[in-house]
Amino acid sequence: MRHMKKYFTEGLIQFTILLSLIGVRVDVDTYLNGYLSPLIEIDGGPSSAFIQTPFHLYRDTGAGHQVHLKCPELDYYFTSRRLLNEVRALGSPARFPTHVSAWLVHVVPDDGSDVGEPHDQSGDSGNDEDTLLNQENEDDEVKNERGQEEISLDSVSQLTRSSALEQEDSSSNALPPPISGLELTPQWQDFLSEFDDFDSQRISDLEVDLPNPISYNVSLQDAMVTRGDSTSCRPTFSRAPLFRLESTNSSHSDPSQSSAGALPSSLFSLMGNSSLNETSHLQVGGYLDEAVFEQINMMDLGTIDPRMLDCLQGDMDTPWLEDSDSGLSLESSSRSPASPSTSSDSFCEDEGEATGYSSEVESLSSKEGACAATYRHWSPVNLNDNIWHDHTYSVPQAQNSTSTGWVQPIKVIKQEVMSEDEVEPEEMSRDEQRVQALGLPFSAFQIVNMRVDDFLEMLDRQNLSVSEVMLLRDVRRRGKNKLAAQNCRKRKLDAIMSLQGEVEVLAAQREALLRQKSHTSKALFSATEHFQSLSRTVLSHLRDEYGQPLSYEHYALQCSANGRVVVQPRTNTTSRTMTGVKTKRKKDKKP
DNA sequence: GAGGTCTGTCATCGG
DNA sequence: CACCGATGACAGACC
Repeated sequence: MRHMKKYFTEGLIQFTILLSLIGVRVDVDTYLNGYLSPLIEIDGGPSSAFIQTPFHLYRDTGAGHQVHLKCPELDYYFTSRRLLNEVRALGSPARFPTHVSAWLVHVVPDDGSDVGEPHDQSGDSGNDEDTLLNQENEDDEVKNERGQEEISLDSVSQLTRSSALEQEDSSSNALPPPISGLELTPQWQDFLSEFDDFDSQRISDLEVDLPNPISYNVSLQDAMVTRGDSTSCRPTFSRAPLFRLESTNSSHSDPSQSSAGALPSSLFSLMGNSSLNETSHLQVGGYLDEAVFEQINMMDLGTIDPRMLDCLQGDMDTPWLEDSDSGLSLESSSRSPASPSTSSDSFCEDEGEATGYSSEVESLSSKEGACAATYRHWSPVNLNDNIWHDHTYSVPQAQNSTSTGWVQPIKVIKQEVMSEDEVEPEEMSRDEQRVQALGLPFSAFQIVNMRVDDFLEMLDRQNLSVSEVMLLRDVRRRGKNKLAAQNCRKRKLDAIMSLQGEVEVLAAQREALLRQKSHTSKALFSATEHFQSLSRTVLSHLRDEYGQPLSYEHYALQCSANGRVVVQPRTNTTSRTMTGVKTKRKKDKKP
């Protein structure tokens, strides 16, 4: 009986899941009376995330965390955490197998037992076969004891009444066996096997939609090493601890050494294009990759290189997951991991400003010698630091350069800036012309980018009039605002590109879900037809008290929570039929 | 010449 | 309070 209960309960669960997939709300929780309470999550619960996942709702929640709008790294992180939790939630054996199961099936069983694939439907089918055999044996025993194959309507009604009682008290074993197993076991097995086939089809179908599923059995270490060159840049970070170290300590590092050392050639492309690659981060597979690998790392520390673990942990702790105070949250967090408050020698971070114009920064460096005679206290630029701490988007050359050639574009810029002094006055900016008209030994760019203390000191030393001071302040303000506008526009474009990528990913997911829904509907229709056919066959073998076969229009087979299959009158004719039966019985008893 | 894009600038807000 | 960054809005240049 226990096997039958398990057998029909699983069939009922799968049938209920099929109904839920096409939108039919089936409250099996009350029907099962707590037998498998997690099923209540099928409708709107965590396990429904892969049926119809409202990703836009998770965007700002991130497992309860408020994600800063301008910090896609946080969004990325919390989404990874959320998906990881969903993967964890799939550990319940009663859950419907989703495509995430494909990420977990590479667990190698120890001794060939059924430990390896708890969600695999093939394993369940094997159990179902055993259950079916046991069920057959029990039914044969029943048949031998009774010596008859037909069950009278009285026994049917008795089963009908007793089934309700058995739902409340499943321990009661005094009831006769159900009537379902009468020479129909192969058919029922075939019928229920359709669900198994359907499940396997769904899994295979969903695996196709996975961006980068791990369909092969690999070790975690191999998986981490081999997938780092894909779309996501952060695993690449974790693979290069030296790079991360350089990035973290960039405020005090010697860029010349870094350029001459083993700096990865992808440094600038990674740092500069981090937001541009956000579309790739939006891939669900990317989320799952990092989240799953992170979690598996935490579970299996002994088999992983400790350095890799340090890198992984460091990625989770590095400041790029935290929004910076500068407000340049979209890019500054990844470009300048060092805290601005701790780096006073950096040009871009001297004043906590997100200044740009690396080309002009280089020009300052080149002009520094000429200006030092008149303004020695001002050491405006450390070129290398500027490269490392550039908060702006205005260094595309550096971003695309290699480790050996990243200085080359700067030389070109330097040449361009060097020729800036030789350009015609009409080609200079208005502010530049005004500054030159004052006869000051500074360019407008120098005025814009010098430290505020130096700027105020310069205003005091130059014995300028009020109008000239106002002019220089305006020049400085306009220059800084120009840089801010450039950053703002670049940031806006990156956000638009990121959203476009997100739209593409969501559209692909929608198409996959539509295909899944269509496939599910077809399978459900087929299963329903088969179920009806089997029901007709079963009912045709049953006889009422008058020896007439049960009509399919008036009776139906129902699976109870304890695994019994009972014959019940249909709802619309229940009262009439039952009252009719009772009346007949009373009339029969009277004489 | 109209429309779109890019860029600089101003005003404003919040840190 | 001064300064600064971010950003919307506007205008001019350019294609």
